[in-house]
Amino acid sequence: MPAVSDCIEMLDSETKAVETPEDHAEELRLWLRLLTCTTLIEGEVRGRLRHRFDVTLPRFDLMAQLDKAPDGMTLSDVSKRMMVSNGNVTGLVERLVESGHLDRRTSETDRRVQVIRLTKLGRAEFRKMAGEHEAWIADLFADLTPKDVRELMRLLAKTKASAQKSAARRRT
Amino acid sequence: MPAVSDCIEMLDSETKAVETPEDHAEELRLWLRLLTCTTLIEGEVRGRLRHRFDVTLPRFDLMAQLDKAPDGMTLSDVSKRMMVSNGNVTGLVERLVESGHLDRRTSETDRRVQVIRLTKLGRAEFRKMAGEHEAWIADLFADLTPKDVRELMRLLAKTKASAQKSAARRRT
DNA sequence: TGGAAACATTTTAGGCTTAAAGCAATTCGG
DNA sequence: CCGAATTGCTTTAAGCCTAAAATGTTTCCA
Repeated sequence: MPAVSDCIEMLDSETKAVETPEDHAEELRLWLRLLTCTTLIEGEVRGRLRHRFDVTLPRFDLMAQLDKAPDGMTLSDVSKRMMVSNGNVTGLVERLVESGHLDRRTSETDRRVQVIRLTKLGRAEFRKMAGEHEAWIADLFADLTPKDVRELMRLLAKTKASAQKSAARRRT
Repeated sequence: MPAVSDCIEMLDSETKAVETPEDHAEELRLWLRLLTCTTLIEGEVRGRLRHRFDVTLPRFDLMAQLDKAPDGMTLSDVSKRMMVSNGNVTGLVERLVESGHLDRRTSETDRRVQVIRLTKLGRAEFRKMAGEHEAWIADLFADLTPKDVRELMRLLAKTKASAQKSAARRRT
């Protein structure tokens, strides 16, 4: 609650609330901290993937999506899951097909649709990377207690829901 | 704690711990959720900046750093603060000088150093954007209570410290 | 004082990313 | 059935981003 001295400035001569630019510095600080954490961890993971396996993070992410879908995915699916643009996926897939990690074929039932899968090579390489990747993440979060982890999960779920609601509000 | 039946598998014949790939699925899920939240909010802010002010997020971020430093910053300072590469800043600054938002000059005392500042135009435009930006962030986090915000700040601070420690460990 | 090391920045090469426009295939409503 | 919207994907233009090498400057110290 604002101090009385501050409140006074927020009331006009007839004691009604005045249009005051509200203070949202706390939310702003929270956003910057969230961004810092993500950037820090993402950069660390990116570097380790490059040094250890000579692979980029986007390629790894795409392979991770496909590893969970043995029957393959369409490019649209991938695009939604990874929250990146369609065109981005096109190029990423192109390079991964080129390097032999992905198999791409046109759907038999809908000729607009491209279905992509991990090749044997792609799956083998991904599994190798995924094991170390999980250990890196565990190490990066090592100082958090199981309770911290649960609590963060809960609060981030709430954050995600809030942001999605806000985004939907704007789109109307 | 693992169930007894699981523990049995983790002990060898002489009752010593066996090398077992530990389960860090929870940390992995936490990392993915953290990334999702950030990507979601970042994308929303990026789109709003573009539609409302026709400015990119990296340009806005750079101007935000400079707004806090009336005496200017060196490119290295900016690079560290924004957690991006040096070369990235060079190009970003180039475009912002070109558009008249930034002023760049070589330091008098050290000819290696470039000092950049917001121009009058740059500062005016930034202030205009910053006001709306703060409101967007407040709206995106609107469903979090003040207590949620405090708790998230605390846990993210702990996360950041943990990740920095892990990164430092690796660099040794 | 004369290099060697450290530092600040730029350049380079390659890849990532987006928004928007374009193209083909499918679906839907009259 | 047929045209209009929708869908899935690719292309385009521009900008972002990184790692590593290159360039010029300063500092350190033997």
